[in-house]
Amino acid sequence: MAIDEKKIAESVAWRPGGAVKRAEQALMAEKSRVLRPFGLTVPQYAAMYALSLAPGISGAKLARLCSVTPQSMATVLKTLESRGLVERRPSSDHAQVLVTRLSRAGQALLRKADAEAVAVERRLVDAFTPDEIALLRELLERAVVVLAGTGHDDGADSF
Amino acid sequence: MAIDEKKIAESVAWRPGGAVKRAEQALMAEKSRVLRPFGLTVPQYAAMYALSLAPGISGAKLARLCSVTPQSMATVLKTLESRGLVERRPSSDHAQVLVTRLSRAGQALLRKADAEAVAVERRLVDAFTPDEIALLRELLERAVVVLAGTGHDDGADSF
DNA sequence: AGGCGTACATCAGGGCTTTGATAGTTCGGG
DNA sequence: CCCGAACTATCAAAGCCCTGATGTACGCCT
Repeated sequence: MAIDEKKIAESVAWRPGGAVKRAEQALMAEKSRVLRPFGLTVPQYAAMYALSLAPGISGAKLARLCSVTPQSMATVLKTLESRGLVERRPSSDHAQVLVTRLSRAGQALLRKADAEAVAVERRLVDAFTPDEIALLRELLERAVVVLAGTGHDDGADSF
Repeated sequence: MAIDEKKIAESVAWRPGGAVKRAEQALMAEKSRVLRPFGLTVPQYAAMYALSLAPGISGAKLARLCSVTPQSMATVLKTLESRGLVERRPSSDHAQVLVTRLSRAGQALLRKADAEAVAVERRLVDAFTPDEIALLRELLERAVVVLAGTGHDDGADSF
């Protein structure tokens, strides 16, 4: 067997998209690993982290900060709320929005989990020179612009 | 309102992980968009593409090629099979493995879908110089090594 | 004041992904 | 010869994520 497995693997992997995918996967895997002891998933951690920076934000805004849809954020928040890590209550001035904040337990858990999560990013950053990190970020941002700017014509960049 | 929204957004986005995540997301979103008319999701397309390069491969190997778990690949293949795009039959020499190949309809659909998918990657590649692409790939691969090489000690690299 | 556009939350449905566990197959060493 | 290691497929349970569609609340503009 093994038709040409090596060759095939290369054919599949050569696309830039594959490299991005694998990097994202590796990142998620590693973060999941360090977050698991706290019973948190990566999206849950991300939501709590954003929430620590912007207490009382609406679910929709939180979703935008975390780059997910409001629906995804809703499910994440629902589980977090069921565990008592966040609290949601109707806003006083906007009957429609639910004000969300970390509970005390949530803050305490986040503090510990954040240390681990930051350590992962740090391991990553430390493996490169500052120039390389800046370059990587710049290239990725450019890729986002190219990809997002095609097709539905958001404009915003041209001119 | 808008506590410091700008600032917050930056705080969330500064981490290298965020850049990778957004790039991957933009890529997925754009690929999904061009694949939608064919009724294919990105994982489905990826599986069919790999299958076109390695006809009759086992589900487990296919999963490895696509960088997903065998379970994920199983669900993908199940839907593809239910649509008659792939065919699975027990192997003659390995009673356990299911030999999977594209059906004629699958081949035809892949040919059309692939053109669109390749065009997306091409738009991406064309936005950079060859040097930049190579650099991006190199940096990402290095990130994968750093992240994957920590914690569970696969070894394999350190002499 | 009434209407329209914007924003928020949520329901419904389809898919992907992961961890954990079960079970049959193949092959090689003891 | 039998057993264990490696591989394959699959079930089950939890979550996440997306598209599409509803219903409601706010604010501005006419």
